[in-house]
Amino acid sequence: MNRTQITAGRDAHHRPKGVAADELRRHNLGAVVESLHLHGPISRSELTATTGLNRSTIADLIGELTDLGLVEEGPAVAPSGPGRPSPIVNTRPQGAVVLSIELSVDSVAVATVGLGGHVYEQARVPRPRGESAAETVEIVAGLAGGLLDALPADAILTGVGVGVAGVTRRSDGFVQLAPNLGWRNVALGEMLASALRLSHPVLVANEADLGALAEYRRGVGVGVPHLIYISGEAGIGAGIIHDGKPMLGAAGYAGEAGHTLINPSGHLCRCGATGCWETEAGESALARLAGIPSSVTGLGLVDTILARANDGDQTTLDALSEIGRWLGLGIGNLINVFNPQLVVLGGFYHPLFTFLEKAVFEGARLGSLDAPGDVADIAAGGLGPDAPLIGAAELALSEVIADPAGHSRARSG
Amino acid sequence: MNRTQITAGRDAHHRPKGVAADELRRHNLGAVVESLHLHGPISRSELTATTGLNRSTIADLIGELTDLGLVEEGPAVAPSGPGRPSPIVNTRPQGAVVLSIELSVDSVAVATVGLGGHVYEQARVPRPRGESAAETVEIVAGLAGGLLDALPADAILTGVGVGVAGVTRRSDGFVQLAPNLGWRNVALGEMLASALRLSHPVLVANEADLGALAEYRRGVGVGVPHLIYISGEAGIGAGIIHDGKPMLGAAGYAGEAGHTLINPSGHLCRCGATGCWETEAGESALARLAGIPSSVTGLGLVDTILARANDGDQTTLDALSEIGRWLGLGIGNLINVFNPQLVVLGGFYHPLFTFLEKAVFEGARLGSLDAPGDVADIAAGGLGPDAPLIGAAELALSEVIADPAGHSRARSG
DNA sequence: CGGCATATGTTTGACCCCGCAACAAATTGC
DNA sequence: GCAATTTGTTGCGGGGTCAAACATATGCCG
Repeated sequence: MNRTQITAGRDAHHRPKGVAADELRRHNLGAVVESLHLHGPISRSELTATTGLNRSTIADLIGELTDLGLVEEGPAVAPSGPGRPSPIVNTRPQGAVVLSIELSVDSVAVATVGLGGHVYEQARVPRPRGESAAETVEIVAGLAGGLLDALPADAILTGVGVGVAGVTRRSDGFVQLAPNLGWRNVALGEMLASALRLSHPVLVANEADLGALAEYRRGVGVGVPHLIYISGEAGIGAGIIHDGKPMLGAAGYAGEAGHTLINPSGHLCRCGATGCWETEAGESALARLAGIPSSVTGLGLVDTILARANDGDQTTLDALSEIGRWLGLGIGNLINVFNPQLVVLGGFYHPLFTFLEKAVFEGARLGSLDAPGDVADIAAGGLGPDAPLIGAAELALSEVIADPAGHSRARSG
Repeated sequence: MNRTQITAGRDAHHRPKGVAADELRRHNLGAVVESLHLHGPISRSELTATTGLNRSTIADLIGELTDLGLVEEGPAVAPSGPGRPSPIVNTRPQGAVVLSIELSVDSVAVATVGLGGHVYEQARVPRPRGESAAETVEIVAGLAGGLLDALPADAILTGVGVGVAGVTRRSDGFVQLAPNLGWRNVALGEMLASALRLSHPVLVANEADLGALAEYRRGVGVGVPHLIYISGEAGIGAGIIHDGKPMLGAAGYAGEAGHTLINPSGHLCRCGATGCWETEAGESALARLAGIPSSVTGLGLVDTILARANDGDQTTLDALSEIGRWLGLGIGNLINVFNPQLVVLGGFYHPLFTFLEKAVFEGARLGSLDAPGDVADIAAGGLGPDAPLIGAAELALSEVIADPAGHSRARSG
């Protein structure tokens, strides 16, 4: 708690901003790009219907976007009835390509992704726990170089997005604390920018937040504007999409659910408290209950558990049921306070979902009120372990969507 | 949990909307009104600076708003240096007056509030626990009639806002469940509309959500875009302001924090679960720990506790310390997941704040991570018991701010 | 006290963006 | 092959904001 800082952070003199005409254009260009990026190709006439804009306006917008190289028109497709066919509009992936990077506890991954979500190439390599930031950055830069060289000649790189398993400051990509990576106060954005030798700004965000974004835009959460993504790795993190937008909180820490108190008579957490959610439902709880030494972590742990569970080992199944129950109880709490439509399980909960499912649902039912509970579903992620990687790409592509023309101008300048 | 409904609620075909020119004008009119409503009078030249709009545009906007009767210009005030003085612009309260109503567990209140937050008059009467919705509505309608008659002749009523201690559906003002009022499935919006004989739509919202809105706009949270309001009455509810906007969740249930699990080895809750936050930190916990019979509730309980605490009664002080600790632990959880700048205590925590303060801070410190904890402060509400009442007025006035011209057109039509 | 510098309200014209209407084009169905 | 239908295209008009020139009100200074 800080009893003085709040006064400084308070911007009592903030007053609402006005909006000029160019903002209008920017918004409408963005609306067209966003529509194509998220929901795929669509005819011009359908575009007029969904945006509510006039035929002539749509024609003008598409003309500008075509000049910018962001969209292209395919052959006209005949509708079911009579009438002049309307050409299909789609994104032009190479018109805006981003480099996305994921720095997880046990692996690092890199991908090149074009507008519309087209993944050109991706690569993932294991990462030893304890590797320093400088080492990790070097490995990532090497991978990234290969992927960038493999891009088509006409591809235009527009940004870099990074997901990292830690607490980050979005403004400059500074990682304040990544306990599971063993990092603290790392200027990750700067380090990556210089290692990659790219002039583009590097957008750094929390892994769980990006997982949420990815599942919302490309995974099981498409069309579900209120969802929570649970990222289970060494700890537990949550990413929240509220009303279609990432919910970050005052300083970007929103969703740090791993250390919420859920069982005061539970186990000691390495954060110093007792009975945090992740001591009852996290990786360490699973190892403890399954009788597996704590030296076995990450993928090794998951593989062991999966093998034993598939063999029908009762101790393992009981352990899964127990952490599933605690996972569900904590999810119930999140359902009460966030009222989501969907809770998506990622990280190591994803491969284990079939074994956790029943207990998770029971726990969530117990732990949530009827009203919000009736609205909420729980599901395994649709993107598997790549969710944060896809999310990092979406983060970087969001810049293009927010200002298609401005972004292209900046690039050519 | 609902495994099928989610598919129906999913609007996979939602595509972004375009924006036409009239939307621009509406936004800019609203920006001017909002600025004046929230931050008070300001000169025209300062308005050009804060909105970023051109001098001539501001002149035009103010001209239209003056014609609408929503703002008025005062005498020009000389700046510090040379130059032509700029006239001060302010809201014209009687140009848009709303009726606000609060239906709490132990009292009901009514107020008439004009644009800019000017409270013309307000009244509050006790409400016996168990009173039916029809009875409460009748009493409220009587109070409201008196206040409306007392308004100045040129006052123009533009809306009605209602805060109720229960789960409500905003679209039509339907109260699904208000356990502490003893109501279930009450068409409160319709009942009030017909009892008041007003043609205006009646906006119904949750009490805690309105408390949050009020403290953000007029209380201790002015200028703090990330805050949580804790409403302690018979139960515990939370209202969340995120990035300056109310956070409601998928169905308006967000902030139902009273029944989050915090102590599995705690007490049985009337919701059926064990160890909910409100069984450890709510009114019933206070009575139980202080050794006061559960028949003493609401204001009676608070008065008794306050009297004994002021006398230095150790049992009472220990009870306050204990529920303060649990309150703080729960607040710590909310700090972790929402990352607010400020947590505002309302309801019965407000009068008891000085006795709870120390334990609440300790609990919150223990229950939250360093990073989000460092950003967050905890404070007693600045509006006392009237917060939800003020919030209901702000809710209704928000309609005028969102579309100043449209609202006036509708009224004269 | 009067002129000058300064800041701001006012007026006019231009530009940008979108909608509308008329026309042209492309397809279906008879 | 012609009518009906739907949609792209073009030109015009209106709403909204901005920029510039002008008018006005004040402080400052000799």
